[in-house]
Amino acid sequence: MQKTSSCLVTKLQHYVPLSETDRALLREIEKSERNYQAGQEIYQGGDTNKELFVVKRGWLISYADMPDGRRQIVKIHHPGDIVGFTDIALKDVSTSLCAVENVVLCPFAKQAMDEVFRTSPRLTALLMSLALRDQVVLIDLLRAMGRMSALERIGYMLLDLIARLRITSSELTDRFRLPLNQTQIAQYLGLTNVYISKTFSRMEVEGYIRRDGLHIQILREDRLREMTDFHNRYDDIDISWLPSDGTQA
Amino acid sequence: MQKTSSCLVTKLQHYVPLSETDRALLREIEKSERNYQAGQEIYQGGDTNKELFVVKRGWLISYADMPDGRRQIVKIHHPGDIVGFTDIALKDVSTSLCAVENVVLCPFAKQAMDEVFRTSPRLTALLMSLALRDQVVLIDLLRAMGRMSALERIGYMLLDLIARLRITSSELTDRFRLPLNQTQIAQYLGLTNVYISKTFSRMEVEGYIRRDGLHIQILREDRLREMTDFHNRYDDIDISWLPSDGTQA
DNA sequence: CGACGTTTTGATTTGGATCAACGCCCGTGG
DNA sequence: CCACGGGCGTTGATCCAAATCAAAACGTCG
Repeated sequence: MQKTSSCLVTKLQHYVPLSETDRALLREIEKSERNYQAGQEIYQGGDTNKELFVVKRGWLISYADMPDGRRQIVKIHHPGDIVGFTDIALKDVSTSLCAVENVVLCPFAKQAMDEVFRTSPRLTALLMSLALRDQVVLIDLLRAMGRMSALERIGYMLLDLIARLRITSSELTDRFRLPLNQTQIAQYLGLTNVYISKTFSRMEVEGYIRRDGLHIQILREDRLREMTDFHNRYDDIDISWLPSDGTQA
Repeated sequence: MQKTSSCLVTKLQHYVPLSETDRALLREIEKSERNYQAGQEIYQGGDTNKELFVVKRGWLISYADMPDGRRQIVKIHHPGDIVGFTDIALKDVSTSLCAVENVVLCPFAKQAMDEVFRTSPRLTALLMSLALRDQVVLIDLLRAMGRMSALERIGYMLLDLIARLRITSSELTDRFRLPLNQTQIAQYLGLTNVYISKTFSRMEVEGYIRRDGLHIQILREDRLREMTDFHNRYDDIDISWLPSDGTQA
């Protein structure tokens, strides 16, 4: 039985209906829960790779550090995300994972993924599509880092986050909670915390956004989309090539 | 019959032996060849996504442009690479593809990939592993762009390129041909052509590299590895989870 | 030889980094 | 109830790595 409906299932069904068999597989994966506190490091780059996680509640970040401490955050994880899929083909994980706030994760062994691979080609293909889609998102981020100004980068990040959040909560309009501090935002966008502060202020003055504690309201979304040439990669993925499923949803 | 041995097969067999069935599937994919001239654009971001390519000969680049012309090169393709796998789940391709020199490609329809998915779980899993590995490489590049100085970025690029080239040509030591011009290198590393020129000169003066026409020799590879905290993602991928194959190679 | 693409070199500018101080909020403990 | 201390965000002064601008020096290929 499912206590609260799973965000993973919600997220996947946003793209394609799932059969009862598939939902059962996912329930199995989300069976056990574990809590982590804000700021806690869950694993470190270089650790041997044995578990994956489904995010049940809270935000997390994955990052890669340089030996001298410079840090690049490479992914921001939300509820419903699968963490660690990228590293599935690696002996050791390539990034570290840290809870931004108090979080609930469902850990499961790499082997459990084998079960999915063996029994549901359709679910396999869907997960694979999403992994590849993640890669496209990473390419967008790369373009932002390589070619955009600080203001554009922040704008890009806000658009990306809100597009992702809208998938699971359809009531979300132009305001959302951003539990990252400015140092973390800087580590994500390749800037410094000081410059994030200055640019945020400027964006407020110029009417792009409004801030209120942890909340961000995007005022000129169209203008920001245009400035950053933003493409929403979350809305439409092509599932026409998915193997059809015997059972019906 | 195979005229020259396929670099795709060579590359894949670097990781795991392939059965005759799998090799037949790949031969099918590499059946037809098409030539493109240096500088020719093969497809553009936004085009509908219908073909994939195996690179037979020559280097290519994939890039994402901003509307005002700023360009970010996101991937450098070598012989043996599959181009377009990333976009397989997208209706439209997200990047443009351009031949850096005269190239030979083997185009094949997305549908041909379906055939692979249906008939060889092992080959499917291998291709998927490599796609995920690509994502890890992209994360490394992101870290370089976000947190490294110009000299470190160039060093990182050279290490990455040589590591990749060593997979297919084992006789390769510390010298290789780099057919990219400085403008392209700049577009790859998020810098300008002028600064690439200056930094290259400096690296030569300081004894990191030697240049000779299109050839680059890496003189202080260990030092560069250390500076950039370089990890070779091409040498070891974990194939222990691959489904076993009935037939033997 | 001329022409075009590329690299180089130098002068100048600038976006963002660095450094340092200050203020705010909140939790904790006396 | 207030003092404190630590984590964050803000603000201003200064600095610097890389961008920009512009011109010259290369090829190399007709």
